[in-house]
Amino acid sequence: MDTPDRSKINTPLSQFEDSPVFNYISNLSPIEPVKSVHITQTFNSLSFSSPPSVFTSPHVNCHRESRFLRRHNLLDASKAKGSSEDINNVYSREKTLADSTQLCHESSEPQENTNPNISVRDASNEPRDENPNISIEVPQGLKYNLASPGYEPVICADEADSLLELPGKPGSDVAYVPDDSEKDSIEGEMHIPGLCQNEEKVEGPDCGVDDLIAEASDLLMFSPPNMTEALKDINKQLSPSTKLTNFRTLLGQSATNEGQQMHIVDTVASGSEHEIENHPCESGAATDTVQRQDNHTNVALVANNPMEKVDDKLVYVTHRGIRRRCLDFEMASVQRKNLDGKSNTNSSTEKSDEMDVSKGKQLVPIKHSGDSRKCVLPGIGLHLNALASLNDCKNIKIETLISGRQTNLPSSSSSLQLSASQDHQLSLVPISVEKDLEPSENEVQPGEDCTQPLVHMAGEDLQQNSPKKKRQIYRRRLEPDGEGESCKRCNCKKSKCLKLYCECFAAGVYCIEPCSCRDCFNKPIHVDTVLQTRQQIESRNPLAFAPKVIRSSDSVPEIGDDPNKTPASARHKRGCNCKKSSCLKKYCECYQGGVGCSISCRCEGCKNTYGRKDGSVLSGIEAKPEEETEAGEKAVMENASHKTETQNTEEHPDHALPTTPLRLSRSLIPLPFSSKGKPPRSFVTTISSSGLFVSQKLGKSSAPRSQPKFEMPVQTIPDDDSPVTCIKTSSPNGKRISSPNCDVGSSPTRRGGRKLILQSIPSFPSLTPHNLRSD
DNA sequence: GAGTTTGAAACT
DNA sequence: CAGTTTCAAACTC
Repeated sequence: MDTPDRSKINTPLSQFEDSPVFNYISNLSPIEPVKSVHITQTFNSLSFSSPPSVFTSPHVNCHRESRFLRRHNLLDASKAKGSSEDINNVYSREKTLADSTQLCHESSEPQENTNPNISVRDASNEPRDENPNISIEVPQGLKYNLASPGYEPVICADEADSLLELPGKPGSDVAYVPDDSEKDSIEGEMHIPGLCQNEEKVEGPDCGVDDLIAEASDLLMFSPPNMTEALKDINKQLSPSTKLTNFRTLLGQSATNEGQQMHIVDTVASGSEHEIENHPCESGAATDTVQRQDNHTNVALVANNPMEKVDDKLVYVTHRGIRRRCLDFEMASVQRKNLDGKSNTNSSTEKSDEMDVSKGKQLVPIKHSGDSRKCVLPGIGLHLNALASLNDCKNIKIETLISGRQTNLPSSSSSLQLSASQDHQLSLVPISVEKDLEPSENEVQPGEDCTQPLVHMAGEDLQQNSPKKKRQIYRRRLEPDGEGESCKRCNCKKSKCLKLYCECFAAGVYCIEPCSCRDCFNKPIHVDTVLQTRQQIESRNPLAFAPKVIRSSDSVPEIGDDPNKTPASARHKRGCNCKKSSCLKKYCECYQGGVGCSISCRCEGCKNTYGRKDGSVLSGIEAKPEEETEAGEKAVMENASHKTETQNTEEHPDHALPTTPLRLSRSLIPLPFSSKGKPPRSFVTTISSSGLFVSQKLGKSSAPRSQPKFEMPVQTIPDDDSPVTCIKTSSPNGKRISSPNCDVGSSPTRRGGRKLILQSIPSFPSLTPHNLRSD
């Protein structure tokens, strides 16, 4: 590519020509321009054409696709502009890097997060620069993640990690088809992209080292001055290889002190995430790196949640699980669509993931490994599906990890539905998918649960045999943590696990070994069947896989509902139809979901402790004092929300439903369904939304109360401008559905978590909407 | 662990 | 859309 004549380039560059950085750039090899191009290509390659995931909710997909498209366009545009703009690109990139770095910093410091920076930058820069876009998207990623329980936000973060890997590995991009969450995550890592790009560019041994260093220095500009200086010194040195070596050394030295940024640099320097990914938990150094990465991601994505920040491990684990889910789903989809081999490419990555996961477990002693596993597997998230479940899973891990440290994890959570999720998010599914993709790797047996491996990894407990025992165990295990439900196994005998009767299927996750189902078709090997069935069901009822419990809060912001609706307010999307249980048992989906009954319920003799249909909200609390621990809390929350809602309802009986997001426009992506508390698992994946979820319930007292795995839109986060924080998708009905991910934050139980999220989210809000519109 | 109850999902 | 059947989870013993 021809390097445009600088003289021809007027503008702002002149201002910067004086800067050392600029000088350095000027001296860079001609390759520079190519870089820009490369970058573009890279993104394209990464392009995230999102294949339909097995358990993807249509809504989600739409969202995803649109986003991707947008991104592609941008990239293309940049390409089109060609070399002539290369210089500008360089400049832009420099700036972008700086910005991203800054962003990172900000992320690390939630309080500081401010959209303004990003916005400003964007404004100044023409769209042509890819980075800007990326930057812009970061917010989305955050939103997305946040929105999805688990689904998944967290997922995104992890995914981001994996994305990092891609650059260095040819073809990997194909394999890794990021789903929404992934994209988000990627976006979240935008600051890194530049580096990654470089990496790719650098493919050649030394070539690009200068650039690398240069960029690194730029990044470091935000770091301690000494670092920057050091880097510059290195530049003055001789051979590229030498530079690189020195650079690494330098980085290594500073690594100790440099948290997030360092991780970025590290990645760049090493030139292969592989290293990092492969040794996540093994060596201290490696682990550190990984964690840093994750942290970074987290920061970027989640920045809101102090807790996460606080606990690196926690974050790491969470992300991992989520990430897996999303990726797997995606992969599965990809596989289906593109039998072409991506598998090869990914194999390494996948392995890495697997390793990470397993290792991740190692990082912290996880009692609930089994749960984790499930969560991980089911993932998704649903999840952003099943986010609740995802969230649950996440929570579990988190809890475990944190145990001791912070009691307060924002247990409030997300469901991913997980889980997120998604809910779908969820983890189980992913793993299964992976297997499919890469039989060689973990595959246990074709037909078998892909999850098995996970099971082993995760835990031992899960290996129970008798269905009932399993179930009991499961319950025991999960419930205490809260929502272990997400990890439940099914026991289907006649439905072949292809109907909503099947919890796994409903949650958007594959059945796993622990399931005691018969003639199960809900396995990776039957992807096609699963997809078809799913589609069929969705065609009948688009919301079939949407979270059953919806938090009105999410929708509120978007629609502009009254702020009155508290995040806590959640309702079953369809309402229950209980006749004999008085809505006091898990037979009642409302109760099971930890939400009060609403007008939409047709129950008889409702005594739902979370809120009665008639509006006598928490009267129920009194009813069951003993359970009240959490229930009470919830109830209280509910009450509050109910009050608001009730008022509304009373005033506008007809709109009582409105409390339910469904009634409102459902913009949120339906995550995994969490209907039964358990579900949210994988759908997150689908949703990929699962974003970061905070676990929904940490500890709950009585089992039944396990609540809320339901998806509550993270969106609840009222404050920010990002009303749409959560991924919103429009349902066919145009109604809004909250994603499990979102839910996570909102769960009454975890108010704390929610708050945190709120604080941080604000930083990126504006961007998201912006992006969406652009789409 | 077997059997019953329950209500959602599916079917007509 | 309503009624019935099927199904599997929740629950009880």
